[in-house]
Amino acid sequence: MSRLKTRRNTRQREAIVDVLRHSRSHPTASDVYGAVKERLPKISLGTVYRNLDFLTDIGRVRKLETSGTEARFDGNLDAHEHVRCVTCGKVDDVFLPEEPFRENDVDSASGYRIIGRRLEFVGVCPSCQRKTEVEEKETKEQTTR
Amino acid sequence: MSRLKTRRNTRQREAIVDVLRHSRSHPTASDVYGAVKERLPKISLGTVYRNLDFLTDIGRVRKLETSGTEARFDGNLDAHEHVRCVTCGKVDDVFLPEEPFRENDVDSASGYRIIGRRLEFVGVCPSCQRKTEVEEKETKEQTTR
DNA sequence: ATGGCTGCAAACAGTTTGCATGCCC
DNA sequence: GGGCATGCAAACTGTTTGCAGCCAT
Repeated sequence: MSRLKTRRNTRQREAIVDVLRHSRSHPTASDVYGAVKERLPKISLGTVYRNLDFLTDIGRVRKLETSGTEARFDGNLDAHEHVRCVTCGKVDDVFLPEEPFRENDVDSASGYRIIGRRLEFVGVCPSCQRKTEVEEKETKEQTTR
Repeated sequence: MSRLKTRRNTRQREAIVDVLRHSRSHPTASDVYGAVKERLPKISLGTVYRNLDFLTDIGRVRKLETSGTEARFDGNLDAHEHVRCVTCGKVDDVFLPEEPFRENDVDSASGYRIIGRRLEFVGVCPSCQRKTEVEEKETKEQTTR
């Protein structure tokens, strides 16, 4: 008979879960690595990746495969969406008033068995908006000068 | 005075646009490379990347990206969504009956200036469903044996 | 004590980039 | 002819993996 793999609670794994749970910033794997390293200086990046994978598999964290290059992780499992700043890459939470659509709205002609969806908004965060304004002002001043 | 860069119509660029326009399969950069290479055997992968970038910038093609996977490109600009097979990576078109939500549904508390959204469904394509069924059947037979 | 997990480092895949040359406008 | 675009190859980034030793159960 096949037996489930027994999973262990290593200090590394616990530390990673802890970092994720107390973070609001949707850290990347290397952000997590940096944070955990303060507690466990010998931890390796490989271990971080392996655990983030594992935790995603068992549904303990959400992996946000955003449009950027690096994947980001979220310890908050409550239903919510994300906005990503095109300029600086920052990711924030977004709460929609209601579920925008159901998965079975997806035209069944495709024949796919739908198991989920990825939704992400793209925009410019407040701080990058300010920077752009300043730059535009400067450019204008130069042309009029 | 700043002048717009004059853009050129090189044979490479035209060939790439052409491949994208006649493809229904949402090719990856290296798919495009392979296809264009039949016409222009000396084209380099770097050129393909540079042009796909450029074409995305000017809005001539859509780039479908998910972190961790290869980006795919779509020459069809009509409003539609995509399903991606978790098993084989294939991407197909999905046509929703109506626009699922408006961008200003996004809670304005975030302060972001929203400029777009990315939506992608995730599932198992028909051919991978069949493969899974076969595997499960085999496993079952083994246990009962 | 057993075998899942770790640290380390090397390997990988996809993509980007520097440079000399080519060719479109 | 000027300068954007190309071909080539090397470099980079994020992620994965093989292996020997470690440690939670």
